Amino acid sequence: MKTVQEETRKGPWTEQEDLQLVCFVGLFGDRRWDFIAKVSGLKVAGDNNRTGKSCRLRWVNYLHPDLKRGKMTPQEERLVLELHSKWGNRWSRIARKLPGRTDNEIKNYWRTHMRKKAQERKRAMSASSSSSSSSNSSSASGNPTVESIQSTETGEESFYDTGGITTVSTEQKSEELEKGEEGYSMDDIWKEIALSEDKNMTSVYDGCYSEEGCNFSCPPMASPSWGYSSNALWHMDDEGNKLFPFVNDQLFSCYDIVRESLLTAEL
DNA sequence: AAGTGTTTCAACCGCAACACG
DNA sequence: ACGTGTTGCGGTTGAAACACT
Repeated sequence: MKTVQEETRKGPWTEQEDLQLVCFVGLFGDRRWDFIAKVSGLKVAGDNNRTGKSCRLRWVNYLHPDLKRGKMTPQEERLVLELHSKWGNRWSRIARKLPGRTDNEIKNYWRTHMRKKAQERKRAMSASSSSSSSSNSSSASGNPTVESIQSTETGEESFYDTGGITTVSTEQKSEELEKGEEGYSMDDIWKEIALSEDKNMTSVYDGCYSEEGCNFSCPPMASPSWGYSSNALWHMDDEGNKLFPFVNDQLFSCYDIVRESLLTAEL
């Protein structure tokens, strides 16, 4: 007997599915996702396997040829840090300033590293407070520390959300809070962390990224008019970055896949 | 080597915004 | 103006990979 989860969750994508998706995105572009899902045969009529939504996500987060894989560079880390302090959890907006990085990637990165930094900080603070135990001033001064931020029942939820602006409607409010109403924001914490990490590194953001006058050559996420050229069908590079898993020969099977799918798909 | 805890990241979900008839 | 379908976003989950004991 199938569980609900097995029925609804399709799980990881197979190479074959990826290939199919890439083929059809190449043919029809990265827009009509529901159409692509159906026509490619990834979404079988009446069944709920790979929906258009699911296809889009797979493409955007994994298959897109312009994606950078591998570790974030220090510059990217700093940029994420700065932009998050500015915009809060507006991941897609932040991602647009980091060419080749997805909102999902940045979100995951933030969550992971935020936790790590918070823990490091917590440790550092408990070490220092042991020498001046009675002067635990975080609550007395009204400035919550990472420790206190984290110490809600579920722990991480709070610090994950504390980046500042979480919704558009709260933006102004958050900006007010940043100006000191609430005191010690996550922004402040991050700034301290950043300062302690690398005092000499200049801001990547400064003079390069700005909402209006961005002179950084952020390439628009390539609309896949099948212009992959040398980027097409990427693979593992020397540094171990995961690249597109198909060898060029497999491109030729693309035609067959498309033809077969078009013949069998319920349109 | 085995067991356990932690981290990482792909994938899913729900909702809101948007496009279009 | 309204209904319907699609797309995009942020939050959450689950499983694999990794680290530690």
